[in-house]
Amino acid sequence: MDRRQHKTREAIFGAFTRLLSRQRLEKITVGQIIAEADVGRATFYAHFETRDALLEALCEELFCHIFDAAEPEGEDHRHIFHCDAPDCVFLHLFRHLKDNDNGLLALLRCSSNEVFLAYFRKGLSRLAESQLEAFPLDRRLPRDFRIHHIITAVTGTLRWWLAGGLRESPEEITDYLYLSLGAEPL
Amino acid sequence: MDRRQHKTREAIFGAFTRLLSRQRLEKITVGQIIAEADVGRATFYAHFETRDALLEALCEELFCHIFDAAEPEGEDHRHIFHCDAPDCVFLHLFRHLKDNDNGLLALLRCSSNEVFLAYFRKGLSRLAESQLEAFPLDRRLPRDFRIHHIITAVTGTLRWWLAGGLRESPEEITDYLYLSLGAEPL
DNA sequence: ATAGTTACAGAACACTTTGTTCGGTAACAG
DNA sequence: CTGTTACCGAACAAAGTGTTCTGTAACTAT
Repeated sequence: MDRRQHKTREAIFGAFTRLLSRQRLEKITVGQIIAEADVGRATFYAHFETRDALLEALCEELFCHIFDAAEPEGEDHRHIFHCDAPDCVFLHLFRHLKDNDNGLLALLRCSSNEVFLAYFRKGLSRLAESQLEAFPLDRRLPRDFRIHHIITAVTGTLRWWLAGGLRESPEEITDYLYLSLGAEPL
Repeated sequence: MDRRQHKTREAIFGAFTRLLSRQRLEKITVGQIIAEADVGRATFYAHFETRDALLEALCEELFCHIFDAAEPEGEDHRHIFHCDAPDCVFLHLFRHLKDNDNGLLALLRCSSNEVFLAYFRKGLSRLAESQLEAFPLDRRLPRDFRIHHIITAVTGTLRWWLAGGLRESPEEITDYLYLSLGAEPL
């Protein structure tokens, strides 16, 4: 890819992320983004159709590689979840978050984190399905309810962790998640 | 209160609710609202500072009386949760929702339901606290984590119910909620 | 009933944001 | 070295925001 294109794209992502950590998503204008990124107006629209498309691309960029890694056939990012034992996938996820890779945390912490949590849920669904048997959820519950409940518990735990300022370690949070799902901590 | 004021307020709330069931919150303009409500522009701004303030007032109007009813000293709306036994508060909540009182359902079902779920969580916190002992959540979990987890489970269950088109009865959903929290259904 | 108050419609207003277009310039690729 | 591509900057129409004004009709109190 053209170096100019890449630089512009990175500048816009960076500017958007920075703005997102300072104010609500709804209040961020294209004018602010191009000022912060120091690119021309026409340039912005050459890269992204709208501000929402930018948000989508950003989420794609950040979440995709995390969740794709949980797939067995994933190779390029396998190292993130190198341990594919069922009992540590979530721990790795929480470690990833606490390490704040790619400024992910700023996005989850920002006031419009619901947008990101929605993407999160989407990415989590396959992961939750593969981990279904790891938790002793009542078999009287429909299968898709159980999957949904695991996703809910993960995002809920994450929400609580963020609200509390990430005081706990990834290991403790993983324990909390397991306990809340009725399983013994690792 | 002046009858004119009340009528205008109702017209705006009605128009907003109707629009909200048809399109995303972000796309709804003040122009659309006043056209649908058939009131003047200046009139709208005499009642609400911004569109977000209108949303806030609407949430207040709709959720407040539901959750206040769970309080023991609530009188005016006591009938909603007339049974204050700990084991049926959530069932009443789900019944209320399925009955679609005040068009609550249209708001929860609309594409911007995260806004409402946020209000929902806020209102649920006191309710969850009073119900803390009803669920066998592991005592190794911090108290506020357990409260948070109950709220998460309720909104998660609700989200699942809505996504599936409310096929299940309020009783079944309550059972699912209890089972997912490790308790026996009533 | 009358007089004073209040809420309303409707229109005009300055302002901000959006998304597009265009000509000129610099960086890129073969 | 040459054609291509991405960029800047400025200008633009269109749409939305929130305010201000005037005249009118509905309300309240005496």
